[in-house]
Amino acid sequence: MYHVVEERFREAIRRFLSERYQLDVPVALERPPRIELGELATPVCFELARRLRRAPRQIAQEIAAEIGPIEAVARVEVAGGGYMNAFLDRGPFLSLALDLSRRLAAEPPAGASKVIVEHTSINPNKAAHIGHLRNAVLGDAFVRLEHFSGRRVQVQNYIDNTGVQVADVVLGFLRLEKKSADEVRRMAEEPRFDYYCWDLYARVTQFLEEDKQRLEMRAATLKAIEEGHGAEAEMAEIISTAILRCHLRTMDRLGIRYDLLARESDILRLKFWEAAFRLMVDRGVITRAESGKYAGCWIMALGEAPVEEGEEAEAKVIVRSNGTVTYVGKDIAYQMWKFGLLGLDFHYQPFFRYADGHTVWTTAAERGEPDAPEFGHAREVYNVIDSRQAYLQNVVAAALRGLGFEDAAAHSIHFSYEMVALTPRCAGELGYELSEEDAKRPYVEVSGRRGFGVKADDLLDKLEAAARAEVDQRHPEDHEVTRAQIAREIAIGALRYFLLKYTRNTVIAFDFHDALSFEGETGPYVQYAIVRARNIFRKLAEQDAGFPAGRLDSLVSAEARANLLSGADGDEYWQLLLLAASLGSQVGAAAASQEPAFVAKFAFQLAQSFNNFYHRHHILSEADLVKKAFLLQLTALVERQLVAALALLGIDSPDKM
RNA sequence: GCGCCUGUAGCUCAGCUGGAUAGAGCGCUGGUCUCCGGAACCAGAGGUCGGGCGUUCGAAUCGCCCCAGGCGCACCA
Repeated sequence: MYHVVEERFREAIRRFLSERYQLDVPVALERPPRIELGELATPVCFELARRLRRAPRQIAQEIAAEIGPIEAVARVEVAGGGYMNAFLDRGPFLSLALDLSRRLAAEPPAGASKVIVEHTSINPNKAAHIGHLRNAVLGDAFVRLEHFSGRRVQVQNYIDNTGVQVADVVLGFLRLEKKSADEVRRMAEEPRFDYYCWDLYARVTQFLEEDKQRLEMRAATLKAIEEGHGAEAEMAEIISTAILRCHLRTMDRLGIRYDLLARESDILRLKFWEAAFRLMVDRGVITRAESGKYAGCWIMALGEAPVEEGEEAEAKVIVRSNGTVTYVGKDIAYQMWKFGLLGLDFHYQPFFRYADGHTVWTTAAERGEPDAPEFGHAREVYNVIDSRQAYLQNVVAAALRGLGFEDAAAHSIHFSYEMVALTPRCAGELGYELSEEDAKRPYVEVSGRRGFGVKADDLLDKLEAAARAEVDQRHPEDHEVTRAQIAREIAIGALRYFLLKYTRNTVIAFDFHDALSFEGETGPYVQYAIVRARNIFRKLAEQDAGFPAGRLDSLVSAEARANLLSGADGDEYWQLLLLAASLGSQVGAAAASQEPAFVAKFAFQLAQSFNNFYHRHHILSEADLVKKAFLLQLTALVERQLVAALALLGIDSPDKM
């Protein structure tokens, strides 16, 4: 609601400046520091002062006096050295805000452009850890933001089922464990198979480091998997699919779902790479190096040609001298497919059905389901990948540009974020021995390869147990199933909020103490504010069944509303209302900058304001019926906005906790 | 060596395209509660916004130079 008025004010000033002074300057808007200064402010007169060679305050006075009425704006005043502050019509603002808050987010319009968001994409060879959770939670929140903003979104999870990481675990089963494919198949049915592989993967890493000769075993395993033959390929398929199911289960605990699982093996089988390769050769994007350190490789030139003789140009190897394709090469082909630029498509089969009926599809190399949805053909692609891969993402975009797909390159967006590390203290609690040097650092990097990190399911279990203990204490009378459900919602609220409150380019130094906290700036704090608001309405219904809680609007006349908003506590109500009504602009900013943390921040601030309001006004004992209804209106508005904000973060709002 | 990112209160972090006395959580100190649930509320202490120069009417925010950290720069992914 706030952003609507914001635009009106901006437009009115812009038009006035253009008509009166024939000037076209951008009108910056901001929030005044104190409510006595109004709700909207612009420092534009400082800019005008330079152009018109007059004092800013004088210009501001002129504009304020002559600009005339603006809808929803009660008056414009001059303040400070030349600020123009707008004061809104409070009463009408409330009715509009209430109306808007009751409207549900619309389905995307028919012609809405399609957005693909790729996230999670965990190597299917071990359990998911805390770093993977940040990726999935950020990606999922962004998907929700896009959906809320009226975009058609498709969520993809890339499955690297033919890469070295899977190869390492295959090697572990074959060489270290001496298992057959059938034995692995049986083991893969165990629920904690991903945990088993987590440890095995770390053992294999050590095994390979002990003797560099053993790296040849890995190369041979990888080759067999890529070509799809032998016990290696069979095992890779069993392992990667089983672990993928573990990952889907883990993410489902958090309410994170996918539309398509894009498997690397299918990209290979369907020869996506060959098509991309031909195109890149034809258009000169990659060339074969005949000499130098890249002799025999197909390389893509990056940056400028070398200045001095004998200096190698900056380049990225796309095809190795032994003929195998690098990861980036495959990624280029995949990215082209996402935009529908490859001229090839996968087959599709249903892979898994969630409890609510939603189906995740998987790519397939052969037979597909004829009535599968359409995948790919995106207008815009967001790849949620940590910032360490920025270089490779740039290579992919550069390849698209080189191929002449300027538009696709411009809409290939690296949704980048920093890693989750562990505080040295946390690493110690987990029983890892740190070097003296590491112990002094602010954080230490997790490493799946070394089996060093916090597993996602362990963390979720811990959070649920902690939440459960609190719930048991508060609601011993409730049924076991109810308590478990509430504890789950709180645990997820705490975890998702914790991962989303930091802006993307902040390294999260993970610590159990902070992550397990339910107080202060946390998800449960916001959930609790909602519970309080709902309790008021529940209690109201119990105490006074005749109270027309469903028709509050009819109890508070426009005049009463205006009086209450300008009366003794008017500013206080007004600030709460204003904040609640700014959900839309906050979400807009979050979506535009791909920063879900803005929504988290907003939710917390609103919850904080509401808790303060709750503390100061005892609504149910309010004797003045009109005022009571008005306070209930405010409460209902805040509750709806908080629920909406949390929903965008993927957090549920319990009725009690 | 080259590139990208970061440096704001004791700790962890916000601070949008430069704007009015720099904010929050945690921790610390003190207070609130015959209450719609204290997973709460209020108050206080605590900051040369890493340093310097510059641009500007105005700089935590923009530019340059230092200092200190992190991450990239594989015929790994």
